[in-house]
Amino acid sequence: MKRTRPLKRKPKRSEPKHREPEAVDPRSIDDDPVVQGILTAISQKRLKPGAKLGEDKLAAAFGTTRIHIRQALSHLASRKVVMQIPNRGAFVYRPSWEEAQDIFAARRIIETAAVSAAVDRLDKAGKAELKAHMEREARHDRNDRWASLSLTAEFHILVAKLAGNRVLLEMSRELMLRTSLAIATFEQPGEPDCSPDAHPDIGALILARDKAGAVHAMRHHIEEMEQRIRPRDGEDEVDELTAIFQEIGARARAGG
Amino acid sequence: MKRTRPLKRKPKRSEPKHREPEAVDPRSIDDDPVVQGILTAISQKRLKPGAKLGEDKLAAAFGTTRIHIRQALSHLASRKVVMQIPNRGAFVYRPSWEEAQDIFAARRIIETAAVSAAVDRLDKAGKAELKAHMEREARHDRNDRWASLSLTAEFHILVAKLAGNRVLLEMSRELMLRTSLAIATFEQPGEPDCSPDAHPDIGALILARDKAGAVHAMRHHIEEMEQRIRPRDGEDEVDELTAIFQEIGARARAGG
DNA sequence: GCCGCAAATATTGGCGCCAATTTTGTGACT
DNA sequence: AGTCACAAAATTGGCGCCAATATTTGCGGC
Repeated sequence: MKRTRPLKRKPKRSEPKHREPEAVDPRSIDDDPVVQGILTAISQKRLKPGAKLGEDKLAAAFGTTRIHIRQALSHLASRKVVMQIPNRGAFVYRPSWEEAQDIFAARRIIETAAVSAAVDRLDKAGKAELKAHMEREARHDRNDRWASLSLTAEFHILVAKLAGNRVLLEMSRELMLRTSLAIATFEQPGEPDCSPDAHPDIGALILARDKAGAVHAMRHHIEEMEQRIRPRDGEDEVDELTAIFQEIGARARAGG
Repeated sequence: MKRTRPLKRKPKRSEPKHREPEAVDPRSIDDDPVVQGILTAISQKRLKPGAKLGEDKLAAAFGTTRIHIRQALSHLASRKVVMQIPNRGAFVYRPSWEEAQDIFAARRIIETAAVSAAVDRLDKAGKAELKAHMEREARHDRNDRWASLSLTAEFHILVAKLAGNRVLLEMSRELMLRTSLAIATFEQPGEPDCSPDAHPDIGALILARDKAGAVHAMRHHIEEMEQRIRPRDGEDEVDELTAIFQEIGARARAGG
């Protein structure tokens, strides 16, 4: 790479004409099974915020090598889904209380705009998709917690899809995930992420092309979600085991 | 990690109590000099969409090893600033025409919301920051193209900052960069990214707490930007060098 | 002289190994 | 008994090497 000779009439390579990268396999790292696995595990709340994601463990679990794991974790860290700390490892991202509020505020902005656009450009195919989803959500098994979580997330994604803006769709996906983390971090135990009745209402309003109504319903729905979380004061530093053992101790004292 | 033995009274390690990763150096990969270098090179349009980012070249240029380059490129690929193609390498991302339009639409949504929030929560410090930036932008050297580009980008970032939502700020940063790429891909040569007079107007309206006016001005400003780009039909496949040499040939014919 | 095929070259991808750092466990000392 | 210091183990970080793939160059045939 060093240009020792100042001039050379015939350079070995005449201005390397790198071909433009059109028409090539656009497969992204998002399709990586490790990324997908961690993502669904998080959105289904099988991985809690703060959980350690050891490279060797994951490599063994996914039956692959540490390099793929590193790539996947780096990608997820770029998307703020995991947090990487030098020489310490990767952890499921745990948003701060302020960040959680910012996430909900961003969703309010983006998803109301998405609903509005979805109503504007709703067509035959869109109506069909929406109806199909609403039916699936109506008759799903409410006892299957993991399926429920997946379905409720899919509704919001579907609305973003109907808006017809891929950039907005990516942002919605990212915000959905970060919402999962925010809720998992600050939720009161036992409550669902979405109130179960809100989605049919919003869907019906979209199908009726009631733009103002649908936007209002979506905003209300998100505000309702936001009101379900509460800041945990001070307790942040206490690690999970302490809380567990405190509870066990209290139960033991009460029971005997 | 295989649990061959069903029960073990004293496991070698008693439930590894990994400490929660609080209070640790939150330095991100965004601070990496390679990432920053490529980012500023792109936002200053010294790197054009489609440009090849060879790992060895970059490693030599930045005086580091290939591993750091790979990490930086992976991160930038996660943020859709570069495009990585297996076994081909990394290229500066070139958005499609549809994606470019989606980016502007997303900016319309997010930045109007940001302006609105900025007006709402404008305080003494915010006013000072805004005034300071407007002065800098007013008396900057208009012939220094690179400084101009940096300053105009900073205005939009500042507005997002004043909105007080970090998530929205990140999104704005990302959209700014992708706008640079969209404009660089589809611009008519020679035109600036932002119309030079729009920023003082918007800034003044924010300072006057005229929310509706500021929002309208920002929306208009972004729409104006959007109208400066045009789809290029067919020409996409033509090699850059071909275009350059065609121009040189035409100039030679005209000159002699 | 031009096109197609094949060797050569350059570039990226991946694995193993070892260094650096952190975390855990043990023991001595106050 | 508690705390500090030190050593051992585990985990992440990084470098060099080699394989896999793409691109360029060179050659021969048409």
